[in-house]
Amino acid sequence: MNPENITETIKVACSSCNLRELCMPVGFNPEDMQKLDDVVATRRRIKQGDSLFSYGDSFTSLFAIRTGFFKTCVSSADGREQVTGFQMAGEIMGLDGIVSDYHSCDAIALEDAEVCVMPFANVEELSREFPQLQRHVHKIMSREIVRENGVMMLLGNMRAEERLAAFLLNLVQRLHARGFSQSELTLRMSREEIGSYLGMKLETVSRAFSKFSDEGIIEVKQRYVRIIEPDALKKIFNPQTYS
Amino acid sequence: MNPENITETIKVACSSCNLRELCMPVGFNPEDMQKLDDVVATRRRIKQGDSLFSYGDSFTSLFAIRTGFFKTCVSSADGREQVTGFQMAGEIMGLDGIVSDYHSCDAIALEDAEVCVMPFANVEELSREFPQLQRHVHKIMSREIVRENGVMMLLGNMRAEERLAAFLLNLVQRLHARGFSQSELTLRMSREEIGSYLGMKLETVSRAFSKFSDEGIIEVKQRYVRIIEPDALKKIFNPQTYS
DNA sequence: CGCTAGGTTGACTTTAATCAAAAAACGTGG
DNA sequence: CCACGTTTTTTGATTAAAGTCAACCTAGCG
Repeated sequence: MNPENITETIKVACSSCNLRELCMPVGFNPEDMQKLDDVVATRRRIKQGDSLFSYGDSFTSLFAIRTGFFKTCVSSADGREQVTGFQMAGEIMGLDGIVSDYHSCDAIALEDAEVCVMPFANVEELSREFPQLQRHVHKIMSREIVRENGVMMLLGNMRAEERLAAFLLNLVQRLHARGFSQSELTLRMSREEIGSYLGMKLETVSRAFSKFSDEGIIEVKQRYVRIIEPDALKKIFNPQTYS
Repeated sequence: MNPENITETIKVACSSCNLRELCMPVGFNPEDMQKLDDVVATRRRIKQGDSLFSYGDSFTSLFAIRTGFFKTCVSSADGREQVTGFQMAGEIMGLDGIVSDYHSCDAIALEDAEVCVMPFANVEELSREFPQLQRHVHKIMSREIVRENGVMMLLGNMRAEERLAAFLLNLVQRLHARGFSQSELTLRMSREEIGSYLGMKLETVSRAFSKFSDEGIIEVKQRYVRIIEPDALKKIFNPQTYS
């Protein structure tokens, strides 16, 4: 681990966090909320390019993103890398580590980030006390399973342009849920990382961007993207519904 | 639901089930084991070709396979189907339904099957009482996430023959863990279903089988497969480690 | 101001998809 | 048990999509 990743011992209160509705269950009464704060032990800052955890690290905690943007990726023995997801504020990382007590992927910050460290023992203990939290944890894991099912559909059945359209729509939708624009975004990842996630080469990603741009569907300038015709993107992603 | 799928009200005891080590936590004392039996409400038989649950069905229960073989698959709006997994005895299905209370995929029996129906409310209630069961449920979900990460690597980074080699090795390994042969297996799914899972067309699957057969790595006769050179398969799947 | 990493574009190659036909296996009913 | 139609699988020929290789451009940074 990078020595600059100092684990702060400052206590953070979920009860006063504006991301609570994204990473914590809602509808708790004030006194229970107090106890729920115990699930988060510390915060931790991660610099751009540094890893939050790596393949083989022992698993102790889940991480909720407060600020910043991450990628998770797995590597094959011969060095091929597959990005398995991009995570933003309010999303939970580290679920991969539960099954074997070791992490099976790397989580790398794509910009300076801060995460809430939630020791999994705390999560489990409080889950037994609060059915609402228990249900929430189950939903988070189930959501990840369903998300990955969608990625399998993308990788197994879609062509390059459909994948990129789906990717952009998904990103902008998640950003919009966090109060950002519905039509503009700044990509935090390179063409190569997008390509890895979508199962295509960086040149193919670039060509698809250019094609969309030529067709007036989006405006692209490096990592800035503006979606001009969201319906056209949706049609590319899902031809049948929009034909 | 098919009316022939009669839900039996016969009580099944996990404590006496020979699949217990596959789908239930180990190390319980006899009196707790008794309570653990309560997690399974009923058994249900599913005929080959029938679905255990379908996209849109409301989620109430997880299912543990006692006998038989399933595929799970998702469909896009324009009718493209992606097989997201193949499940065999001792494996758990239905986790996709937790997040939204509705199933987001179909589970279809590829041979006559019998499953244990575990109402999720029971699972959650007993999980709060038994940390060991709680941990077990978390591990099952985490394992599914990690498995899907591996499939993403397969679909995103591997070529057709690598995918098929990985698929065969995975299948035979799981069968072997259940007491079957390390080298022989009978496929329960068609070439088309294998292709859907691996993101390739049925013709490509067939050609890859033929190629392995020509090279003397496997013997194929329709759905019967014998692995003659497991190391050659492993080398195809993972060139670096074996070069 | 030049260096470097990331991004774009073009020419060509490779891989797998598509289209098509035939063979093999399977199920059903006579 | 056999003949029939159906489904599944195999194989070949051709096409389409994306990968590879290479050159060049652009932006950001020391």
